[in-house]
Amino acid sequence: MEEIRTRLAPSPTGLLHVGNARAGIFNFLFAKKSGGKFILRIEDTDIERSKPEYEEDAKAAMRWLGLNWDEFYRQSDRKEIYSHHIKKLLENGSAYVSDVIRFKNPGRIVKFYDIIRGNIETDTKDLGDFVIAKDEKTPLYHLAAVIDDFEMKISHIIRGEDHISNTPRQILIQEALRCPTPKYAHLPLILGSDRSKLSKRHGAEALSEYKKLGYLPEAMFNFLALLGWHPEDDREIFTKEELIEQFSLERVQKGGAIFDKRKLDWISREYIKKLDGKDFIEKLKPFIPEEWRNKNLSGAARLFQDRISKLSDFTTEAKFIFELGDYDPALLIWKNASREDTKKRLEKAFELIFSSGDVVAYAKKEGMGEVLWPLRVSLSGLKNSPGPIEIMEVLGKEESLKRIRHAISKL
RNA sequence: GGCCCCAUCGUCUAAUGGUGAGGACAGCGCUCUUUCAAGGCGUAAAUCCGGGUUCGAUUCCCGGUGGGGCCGCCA
Repeated sequence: MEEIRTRLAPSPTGLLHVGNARAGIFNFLFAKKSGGKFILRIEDTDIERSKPEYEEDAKAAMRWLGLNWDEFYRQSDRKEIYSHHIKKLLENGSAYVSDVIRFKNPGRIVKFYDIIRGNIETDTKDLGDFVIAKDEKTPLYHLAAVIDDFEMKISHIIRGEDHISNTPRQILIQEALRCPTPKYAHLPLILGSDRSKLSKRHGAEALSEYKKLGYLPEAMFNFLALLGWHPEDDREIFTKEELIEQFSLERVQKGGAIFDKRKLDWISREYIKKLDGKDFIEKLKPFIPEEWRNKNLSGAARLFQDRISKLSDFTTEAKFIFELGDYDPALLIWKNASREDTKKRLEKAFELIFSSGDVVAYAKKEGMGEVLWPLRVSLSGLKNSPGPIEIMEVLGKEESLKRIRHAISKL
């Protein structure tokens, strides 16, 4: 049986975006499911627009996601190969030179079978004699892609729906070159909230932005795999291995899918919650100021592990643990309580904490909100935060008393 | 405009001739509760329209409508 070989072929003219990443994931899953090979090919035939830093970004993004490629190619390294095929096309009359090199279009109806969509038929007549190379050494996209897919023995081309209309052209070239036609599967597009193809104007489209925001790669992988594909059961959380096992092109959706950040956040939270405590702290480190590391990081981490959607949230949400911000004294007052009562209660709480007494028992007697609200605010300086007892455990007695004293002085 | 693709809750989707059209996210409500979050329970919410085919259409066919993609010496 023929080996399954798939590829992701980004052009290094911009940061790798989520559409590329999702296509990469599907190619990867499909290949790995059948023990095949997944190939990364950089399509940099456009030397004007291609930049090495974008190639680096693509590789970094792929590594981050865990999309390990088995083989790597770069089109600019393969000039002789293309040149050989261009000559062949010129010799057998399939192409001709007229300033540039054009493909002699036979203008037939081209049919192909798409694994996701079924039969697709196009009349190539109106495509005309399209340009396939600038000169004998400089192939353009369609030609280079066809030659590479052939040379690299790509068995399945799994790519975005935006390539459907390119396929007939490429099949024509394959025929002229006497190359077999690979199997095709055109994926639905990833859409922005207005249902048009996801792009810069929809906000974050580069994969690196999600890394920067502190989404876990496993969560991103999981989320993207579910965009346009669905397993046989109703599960939503999968490891990479489980996805490899479950994946099939037959279960890929035909319609475009909107990239829903809220669902991403939910999946991300699920992954963060499952993290081992120590691991969570390690992952947090790149997102926090240096000074936080030696303070109450592990306690703060415990407090926020199930309260954040992405690692960068910790930086803003847990900030008060490390430095108490300024706040309005009025915030200390619970509902209809008076300033004086609030002050008295905080003083009492201070004494109890100082002497290791039971604040909760006092709160139960005096009124939970009456005691715990001002206490919590004096510790966090915030309208919303974790509970005061939890915060004190993290802050320690000394710092807690200091903050309560400060609150009292504000009243 | 030409060619092509697509169409189930707001969103991601399940169900490929027979279901009360299922799940998840988001929403809302209740619960918990000092606030927030998390958790538990519950609730609302969809087959684009019109014709066929059939005993029976979300499902098959045709036509509309709507949305999207591609129309470069970019990929």
